[in-house]
Amino acid sequence: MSDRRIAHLDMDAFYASVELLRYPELRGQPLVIGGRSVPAPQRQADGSLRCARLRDYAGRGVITTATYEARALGVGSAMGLMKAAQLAPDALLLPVDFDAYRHYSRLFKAAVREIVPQIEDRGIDEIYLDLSTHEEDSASLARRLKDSVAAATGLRCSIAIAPNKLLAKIGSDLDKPDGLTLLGMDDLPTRIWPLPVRKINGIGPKADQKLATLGIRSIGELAAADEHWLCGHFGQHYGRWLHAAAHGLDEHPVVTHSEPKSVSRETTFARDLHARNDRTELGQLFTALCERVAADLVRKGVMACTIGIKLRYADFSSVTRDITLAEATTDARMIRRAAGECLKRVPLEQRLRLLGVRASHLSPLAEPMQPELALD
DNA sequence: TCTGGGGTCCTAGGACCC
DNA sequence: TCTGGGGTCCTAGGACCC
Repeated sequence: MSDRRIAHLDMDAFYASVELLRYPELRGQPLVIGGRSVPAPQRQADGSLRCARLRDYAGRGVITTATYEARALGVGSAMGLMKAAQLAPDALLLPVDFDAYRHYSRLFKAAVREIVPQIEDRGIDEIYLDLSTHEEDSASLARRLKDSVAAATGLRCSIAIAPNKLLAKIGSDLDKPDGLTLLGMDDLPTRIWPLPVRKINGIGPKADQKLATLGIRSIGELAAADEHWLCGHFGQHYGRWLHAAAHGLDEHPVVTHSEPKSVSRETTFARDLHARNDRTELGQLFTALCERVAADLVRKGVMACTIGIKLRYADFSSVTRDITLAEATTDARMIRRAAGECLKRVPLEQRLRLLGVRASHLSPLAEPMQPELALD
């Protein structure tokens, strides 16, 4: 696997940017997307737009996307809306519209496929590409991809091209928004090592915190750490990976096809519920979740052998239970029965904040009329 | 002022089999 | 009459990502 050229393409402030296509007059203002039951903007008789503000919001929910103007006020993705309202009370607040984002996601991916047919999907707003077999030089290829995405969607993205996925991912974040970054191994000391370790995809809040207590904050400091010492603190597997990542090493291929491993639905209640006092309401929600999981399985053409539940308590601690069935199913009542068995094995004294149902150990849904599959 | 919903991957112990 | 090591499956929890 020598001399690869890998691109990472990431849409800029994706959800918010899609909303700005609809409401161009909001451009330039701090704007966040998120929350539950946020009113959609209303067009007034005089043509002006009436839009909710963060200060008007009460209840649970987090920010899914913030524009760069909003980020400048200290709010960002995954932040609770009530906290965000403290920091930026006047920021505009729009509800999430997944259908619209999925539409633009398909558009930008189709535009990219016209140039590079094989893409690895990394969710709704980012992809990896393997450009190794392309003749064109990296700068003009990246330029062409960006122009093509902009022409198809009216949206901007950031692209990096690097020797592997790890560096491409870090790179696409270096010059956001509207970035075009080319990285080689010789850029490591100057462009990568000064960055905080958190910029490495796979180092999250916990590892970041632990590294900090060990005196390691930058990727360069991580690169300078002894591999065996890292393994001592983080285990063989993660220790070795940390060491390699800090040296910009990553051999993961771009994967253009994968089968789903699990299907799940969960919901956080508007208020915490009690298993006994709110039994009816919980039972209905539980059944509805099972029905949605069943429908998702059929839609994806798979059946599940293992059914599980997830509970989050009022104190935010959570538990999971699962059970493996004698045979795979897509049936909502079977799922509900199995999930009900799981529920019996869980403590229910504390109030509940979230309930989820999960199906895993998936296998292709057998086509009923295929004789060769029906044998034996 | 508490922190969404959809996923993947890893770890670790115990059961069970050879 | 007490004892091994490997492999796989099941279950629970947790880190991490978008």
